[in-house]
Amino acid sequence: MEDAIALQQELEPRVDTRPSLPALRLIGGIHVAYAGDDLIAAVVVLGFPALDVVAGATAAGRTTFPYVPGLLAWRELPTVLAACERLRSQPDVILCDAHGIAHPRRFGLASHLGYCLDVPSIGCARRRLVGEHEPVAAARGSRVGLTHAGAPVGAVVRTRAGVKPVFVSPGFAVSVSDAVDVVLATTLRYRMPEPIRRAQLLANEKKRRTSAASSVTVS
DNA sequence: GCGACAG
DNA sequence: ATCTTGTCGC
Repeated sequence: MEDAIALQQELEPRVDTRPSLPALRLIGGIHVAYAGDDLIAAVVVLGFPALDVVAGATAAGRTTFPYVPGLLAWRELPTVLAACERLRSQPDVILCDAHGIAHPRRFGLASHLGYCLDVPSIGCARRRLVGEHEPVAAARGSRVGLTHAGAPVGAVVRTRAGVKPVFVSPGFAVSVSDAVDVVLATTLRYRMPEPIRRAQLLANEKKRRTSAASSVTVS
């Protein structure tokens, strides 16, 4: 585990934040579902701005690392990458159900994923890991900066009026403002961005079909 | 010593 | 993340 932390610290300097994103055509989303020590990673690709699912893939894996705040990548990344390898299409940007640089060492799961795929990535988490921020106004689209150790690391964004805000941060090769723009552009009637939501649905679907198939084999 | 702590 | 029924609301 000490090694894991050391590796993240080495990767940190390689995070670059390009000023703007290329024209968005395809947006990816990932999610990981658990069934005890078994995990199912799902990745989907949606067309933009239609937000229709154009591709999807899943991969099954087994936990080989415990859940430690700040080291989520060591637990989920291998299976997520396996799912991505089964994907045909290449998204212009990928959204993660986790943090990007809003992380103790500025390299959360979203950063690891974008770095490994060499695809711009964005972290969009439901809860805070690190950082401080002012209150966010209730209207959809409101956002306040998230800072950590004196550095801007993301934004707290209201994706639905009156609903708890989400924590958005650059994963890899994206700016904070572009990250916020992408999250808001893919979020209309739910709190989480559509790519992440669809990935979650796919992961849960796969988990159910898998457990159902195994129980049929047993009986 | 007492909290905080992505999924 | 996951364990879990009903229930309030659009």
